[in-house]
Amino acid sequence: MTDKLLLVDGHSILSRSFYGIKSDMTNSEGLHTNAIYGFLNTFFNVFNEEMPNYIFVAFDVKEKTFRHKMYDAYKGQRKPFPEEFREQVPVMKELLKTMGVTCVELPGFEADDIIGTLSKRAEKEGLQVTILSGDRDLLQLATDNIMVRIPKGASVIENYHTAEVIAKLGVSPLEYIDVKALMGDTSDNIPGVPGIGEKTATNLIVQYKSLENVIEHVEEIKQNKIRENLKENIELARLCKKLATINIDAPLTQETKEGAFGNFFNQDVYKFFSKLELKRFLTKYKKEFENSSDICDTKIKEADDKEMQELLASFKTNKIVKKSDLDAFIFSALLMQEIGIAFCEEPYSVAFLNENRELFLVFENEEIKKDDIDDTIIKVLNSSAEKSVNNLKKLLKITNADSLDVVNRDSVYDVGIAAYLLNPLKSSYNKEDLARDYLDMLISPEDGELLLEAYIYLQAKDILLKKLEESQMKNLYLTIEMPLVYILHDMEKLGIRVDADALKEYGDNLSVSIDKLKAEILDEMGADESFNLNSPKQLGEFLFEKMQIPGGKKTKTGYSTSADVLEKLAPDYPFIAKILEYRTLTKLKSTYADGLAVFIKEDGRIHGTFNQTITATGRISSTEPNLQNIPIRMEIGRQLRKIFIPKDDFVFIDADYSQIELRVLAHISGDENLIEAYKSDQDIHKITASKVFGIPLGEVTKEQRSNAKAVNFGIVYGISSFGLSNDIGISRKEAKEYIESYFKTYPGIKTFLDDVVENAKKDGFVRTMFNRIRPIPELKSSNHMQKMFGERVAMNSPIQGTAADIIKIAMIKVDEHLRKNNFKSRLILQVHDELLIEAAKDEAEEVKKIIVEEMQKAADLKVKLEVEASIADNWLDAH
DNA sequence: GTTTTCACG
DNA sequence: ACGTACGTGAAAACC
Repeated sequence: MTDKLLLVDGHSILSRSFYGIKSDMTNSEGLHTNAIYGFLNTFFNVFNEEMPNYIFVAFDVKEKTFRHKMYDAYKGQRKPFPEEFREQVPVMKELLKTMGVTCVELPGFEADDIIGTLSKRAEKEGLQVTILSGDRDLLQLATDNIMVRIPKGASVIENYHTAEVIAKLGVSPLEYIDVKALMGDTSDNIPGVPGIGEKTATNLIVQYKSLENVIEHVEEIKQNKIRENLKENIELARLCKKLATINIDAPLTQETKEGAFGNFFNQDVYKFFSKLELKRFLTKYKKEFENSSDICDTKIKEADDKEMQELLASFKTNKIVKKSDLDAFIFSALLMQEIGIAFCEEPYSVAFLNENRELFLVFENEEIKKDDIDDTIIKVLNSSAEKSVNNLKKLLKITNADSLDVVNRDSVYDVGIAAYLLNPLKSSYNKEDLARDYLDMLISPEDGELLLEAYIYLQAKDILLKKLEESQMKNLYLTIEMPLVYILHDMEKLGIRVDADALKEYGDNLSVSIDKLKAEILDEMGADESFNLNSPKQLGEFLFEKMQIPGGKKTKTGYSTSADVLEKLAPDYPFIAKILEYRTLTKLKSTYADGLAVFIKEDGRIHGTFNQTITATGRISSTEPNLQNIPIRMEIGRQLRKIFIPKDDFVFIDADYSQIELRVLAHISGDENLIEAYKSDQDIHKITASKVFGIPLGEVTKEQRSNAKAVNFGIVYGISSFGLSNDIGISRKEAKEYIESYFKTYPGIKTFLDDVVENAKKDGFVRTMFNRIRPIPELKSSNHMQKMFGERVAMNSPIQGTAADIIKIAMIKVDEHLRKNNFKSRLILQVHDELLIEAAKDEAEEVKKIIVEEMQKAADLKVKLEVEASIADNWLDAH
């Protein structure tokens, strides 16, 4: 078999990937990985097809010598590559080196020249050569032995030998150089002959075979302009040919056989992929890694560190606790200093690892029942040892604990929550993440080796606490987030009662209306049975193509049919108004009527989940189902709230903060005028309108108030004239004037917002009043839009985050007060600025006062925290 | 799995 | 010139 050589044009494949794959792909350190990811995909695809014996990846030495497509023809300057790309180049080279692949660069020569030289040499040596590049320039190198492969789509690659080049370009590979000399190539800074484009150039070369022959026969050219241009630019054309010709004789010392490569799937590469967090990639090639002799066979041994391996080996893993030893173990746990806890639901099992590296594993079996394990876990949690666990709330849930069962709370640490505070932007805080981020340890993302997991949590706890201390968040962690875990658990456990029959009826009524509406709409549109009214794609095409309705706004993939687009059309097309109504009803039906019903448990209640480590700002989120987005704004939707009811002999108390975010803004900005406005105890939006528009308070119209309200909101969101103009339907100029006038009214806010952005740019993060941080990597982005986004985030997060802190504090205070005084009333929901309490009827009035008071006292601000509360027997009436 | 839409604060 | 208001989660369509 003939040996094969693969030559890769490093930069062109990398940059092609960079522009083809979403650029927000980064690892947790913020390193962009999209170009690397794309490169590897292409590389492995081609590698698997070619199975070459030798590989070289060619790079240019300096960016300015690139022959790439980033040449900006208009300005005559090259756009520099963005930082997001450039940072990936050295990493890619390092990775290739780790994979045992040879990278070649040569000062003064481009990657093309290196590829040209190596390919021609190898061809002479009798090898088959494959060139992988994103650039058509390389086509001039194609022969019957040299195939040029250019990736086009996701998995489409165009392949060129001599014949394919002729078929595609009409000329042979070598003739293509002369074509380029005539027509030029802006991306390569080759001017070409004026007035000659691809067509003319190709025709000339087809006829005369070479540039020199064209010059010799120039007088035969019929078209005056082309002939004269050519005659005037003969030397230019010759120079262009030089520029267009890839050097095939560069002084490279490498010999073909030096392109031999090692085993891609070695341990260092595995580590590298883990570091880059190319998860899909890791999984995809996991089998290959596993089959590779270089890799140790057990998961634990994949933990790279030698010391680590010895340590793990030193665990007394034989201590699988038997039923007869269970009490002895629980007793011994009372004497331990530190315990790492890891648990698994299926099969139900738990690992305890102590400071002496003694490991105890408890599994559910014929002898040991679930109750025994539950009991063991709770007893260990109540030991005096410092316990660290990931996702304490889930542990409490699966042990079916009441949070009161845990009395020794100060010694229990949730490492996931600690990691969330240190970086709330991450998508997960599981054992792999913690090991990588805080222990510098790489473990397989696969299954749960409980012992290793317990070790990770045990080790990570002190590191996390130290980091929290360093970033002044230990107090936030210990006095707000950890206590909240138990409260959220109780809320989930208690759940909220739902009138299932009423919900069913609500849904059935919707169905009737939906069917009727749908028939009317399809009839009025003249659409047939196959038309899916739920499909934005079909609807968009129907409205804006078939019906030719003007006003078609595009999204990435097609026409937008969002409510604000349809609302503009509704007055002119009655059926479009009906489509909006149809959307409303189907949303209510599918998401709420049908969606909520499946979550009603046997106790007649919905037990949702509150997530404490999701949001970037410190809010909690709600899932399965989301109880924080139950309709209220529209009448038909808000009726749904009637189905949420208190249990017998209980009522609901709903208490919400009035404009908490704007009050927080008044406090942290310290703006005297806004503080005064709040102190005057009048409608804040009205006052704002009066000041901003310069009219007496009594003369403020509804519209003026509403506009002022929009500006107040806009300020909290990180104001932009575009956003404001969009929101209230005014011109950007007017919006800008509103904002300027607003800043004149409240100069302290302007100063605060400027300062917060400036500091965020300096620090890379912002902070709430209670020291919660939010990193803002977007501020460093070279993408203007991203940077502006970062600035808005810098303005919004301290406000939204402080409000989130405050209601968390309020929850802790309310919960504490209710329990200390043995009230039967309990918190059941939190909706960002609102608390819902299920209160015993005979306690309700008293509890209402307590809640309002505790919520007001939660934070001491320069303005009063107003709380509105009411009592009713369903959620709608209580709100 | 991603995109679009829409419910909430 | 660029093309968005901040923070979420769920359902359905689409690929």
